[in-house]
Amino acid sequence: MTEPSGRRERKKAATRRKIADTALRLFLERGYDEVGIRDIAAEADVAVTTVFSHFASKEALVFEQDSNFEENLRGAVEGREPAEPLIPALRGEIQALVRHCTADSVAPVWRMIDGSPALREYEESMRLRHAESLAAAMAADPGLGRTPTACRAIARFVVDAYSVAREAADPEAAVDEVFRMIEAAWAAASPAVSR
Amino acid sequence: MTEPSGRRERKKAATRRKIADTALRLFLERGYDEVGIRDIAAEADVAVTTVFSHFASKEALVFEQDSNFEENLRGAVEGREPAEPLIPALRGEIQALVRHCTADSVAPVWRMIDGSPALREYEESMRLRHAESLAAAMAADPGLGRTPTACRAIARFVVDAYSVAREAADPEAAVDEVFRMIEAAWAAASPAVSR
DNA sequence: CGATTAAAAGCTAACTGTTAGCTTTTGGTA
DNA sequence: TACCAAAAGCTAACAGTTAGCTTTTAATCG
Repeated sequence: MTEPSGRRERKKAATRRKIADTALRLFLERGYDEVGIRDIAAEADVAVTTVFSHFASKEALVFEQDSNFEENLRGAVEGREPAEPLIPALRGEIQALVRHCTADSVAPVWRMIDGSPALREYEESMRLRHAESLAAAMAADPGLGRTPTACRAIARFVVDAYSVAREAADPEAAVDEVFRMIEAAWAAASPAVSR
Repeated sequence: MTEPSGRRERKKAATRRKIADTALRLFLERGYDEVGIRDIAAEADVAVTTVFSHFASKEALVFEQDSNFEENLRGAVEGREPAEPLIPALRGEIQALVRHCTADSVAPVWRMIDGSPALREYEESMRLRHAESLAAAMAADPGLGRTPTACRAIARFVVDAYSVAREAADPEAAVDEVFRMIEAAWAAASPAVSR
């Protein structure tokens, strides 16, 4: 009931990392579709059920290392200076996330994701959950003065910016371009503008 | 090699409809997750492989009757009067689609969809394909004068409007609200505004 | 220390959507 | 009539995922 001294948690984390690392290595070596869960379990020397006790699905293994999108976006809303405007804060965060996922060091992973319909679909569905979480954070800030519907819309637009930018020739320029549009949409959602 | 007299096509269509009808009935009776493909095949008196030769997946059985979202949106872009502005045309189309799916006659189906994570995920992923198709139609219209990135962003925003409206208390009002934002975003994407 | 507890990992066996490979039926055509 | 190709069927399997139960092991307590 008291504080665990940590060995258990360390071992658990080690198992988790071993599984994720093994999976990613195999995926990159042979291709996502060519590697089965049973292959991963065997190579990581764990049982299949252990894989699923750490990861909810095969796809989740790939996005394990994904810097946490959701928390960063929430943080950009909740942790900003009193007078700091919302949209530029979100733009900065999306810009950082786009830069992070276009870095050379993770390029092979993203090439793999782009090459697999299952992974693309999983990612979009994940981003949608992130958008809902972002919308909730925005709706919880009374200083913004927008309707819940407007918050949900803008939250989706922000996630769209990420997706559109990722497949654009110049991702960072695309983020700026889409955010000029989002800025205008946000202004139009102001109560003062609605009549 | 010449014109088939039609019996074959009629029989094929009949099989398809029988499968879709049986599936929908079972889903509504017992719940989506409680009905397996093997159940549907048995009840429709066809082989499992026949089900999959007509429908790509279990989820696709549910969206069979969905009025074709994709074509309607493309049509709103391609088939409008020379001087008719784009965004209001799209708003009208989305308005019609939202009205259609909130009608009482299809309410149980949408309640089922909303109750199943698998179906919600499938729908969003389907809408995303629709958005890509819409973006292509927009990008193909030289009169619009917007970048491909802006077209992709607006296409996603339009599909977002549909999704946000569907879960709003007053769906039709939500469509109008989100489209005021989209109108502003579209204006901000005009080359004249970019500097 | 030794006994105990609960988390973590393991094993087996299944279930479910989906597909491959091959055979049979059947509508349309020469 | 004979033939072709589309449609449907059958069997068996594969892959992701889960349920149920047992074994191991880190942490706690008498």
